[in-house]
Amino acid sequence: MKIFEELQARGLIAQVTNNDEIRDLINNGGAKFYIGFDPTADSLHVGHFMALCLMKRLQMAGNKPIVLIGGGTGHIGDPSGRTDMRSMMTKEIIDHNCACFKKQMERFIEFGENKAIMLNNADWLLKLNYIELLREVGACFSVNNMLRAECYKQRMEKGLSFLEFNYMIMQAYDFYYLHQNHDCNMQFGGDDQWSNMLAGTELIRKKTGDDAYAMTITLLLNSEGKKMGKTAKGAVWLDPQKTSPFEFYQYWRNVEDADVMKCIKMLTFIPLEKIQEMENWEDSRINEKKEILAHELTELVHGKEEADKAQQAAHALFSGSGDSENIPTTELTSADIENNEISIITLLVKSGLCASNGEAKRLLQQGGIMVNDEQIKDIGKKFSQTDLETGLKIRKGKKHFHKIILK
RNA sequence: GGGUAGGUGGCCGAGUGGCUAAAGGCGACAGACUGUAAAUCUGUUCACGCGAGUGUACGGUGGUUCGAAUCCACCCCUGCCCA
Repeated sequence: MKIFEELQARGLIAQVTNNDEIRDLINNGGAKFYIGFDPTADSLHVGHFMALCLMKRLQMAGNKPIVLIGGGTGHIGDPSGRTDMRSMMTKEIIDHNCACFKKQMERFIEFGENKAIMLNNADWLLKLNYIELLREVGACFSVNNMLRAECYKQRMEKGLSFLEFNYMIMQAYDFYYLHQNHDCNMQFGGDDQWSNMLAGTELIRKKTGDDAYAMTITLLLNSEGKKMGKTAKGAVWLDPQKTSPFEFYQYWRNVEDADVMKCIKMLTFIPLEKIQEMENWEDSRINEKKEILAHELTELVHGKEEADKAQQAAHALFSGSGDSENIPTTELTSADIENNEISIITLLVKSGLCASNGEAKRLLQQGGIMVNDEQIKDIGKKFSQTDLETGLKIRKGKKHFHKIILK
């Protein structure tokens, strides 16, 4: 099975401009393609991860990837599919985020001669001259058509600034620039990028008469139609400082039944034959699928060692076997202890399990807190220094565990 | 520039002088049931305090009032219509 067919089988392809041409191009390793990443935060998230995996798959099939960091487009902010305006970032933040992206990406993609290259559109966008640009590319765009673009639909009700309206033109210009200077003939991106990507292929056609292609990746939605990779607290990050490997593992271990197979197909590198086989696993084996999913992804992002640790910790906590050494831990020092004791409420807040004393009290009163497998309902409960030295295992609800040790 | 409708807790949205820490919904958290799933039911959901209570909060700054999310002035922001 060739790469295009594999991507299709995994459900990764959402839309393509020219099905047959793209298939031939990537199956024969003839594509020099780019994916853009705007530095909207100081870490990559699951959406980026999917794009990077796609890059890797295509690279393995002999195609040449260009990673484009949006140091320039980050100054504008992509309004596609959003209901609200992005807050503007300062140049310093953008630069910082770009540096963070770069570091993380090097784990996934091989850069170097005849391998992938990384570019930053700040290098050409920031020095554009307004009038020149208007004459050179502005003339190629029809405002009438732009206003009809799907990606602006929600914004037509809530308002769209001229700044953001120009995002599409900048992205189109990137594609054109890469086509002219780096022989780039294809662009990939999330499905929400479709309008922007089409703008690029059209600009290239108008300016040069050349054909360029675009393909979008299916957005990873759960069975309720919501974007996956998001929690109430925000995105699931790839940076272990922001989302620990254990939390990362748990996120995927807890996906809904209805979504497991989709995630396995779209996110892992497990061969399709094996996936086919897993389709038939039912009942208790559904949990086995979830473990495989969680372990695979944690391994891809954080390495095998971290994935094993996360899995062991999960086993220790949920099935009572295995090593509990690797669960999230807070270290306290003697400075945190007063009169040789510390209250349960302080512990809950210090460990980050609760945001405030009030929340800690509520949880205790509702019976949601266990310490060393014993339910605590007394909000005045205190632990002695000796308790701490032995180590405390706090459990909040069913799924949140935390260890406290004294340093 | 003119007209007009708005800006309320994580989000949506009610509230038009004291009974309002602010209805209702969503989300989130906990409990029950389960498979670390879904669905369902119950409770909770600004901070501090064991509590009575205190503090902070309805775009911003001032003002009126014993008392303001609610009235007044100015300012900022957004939608729509006209130019």
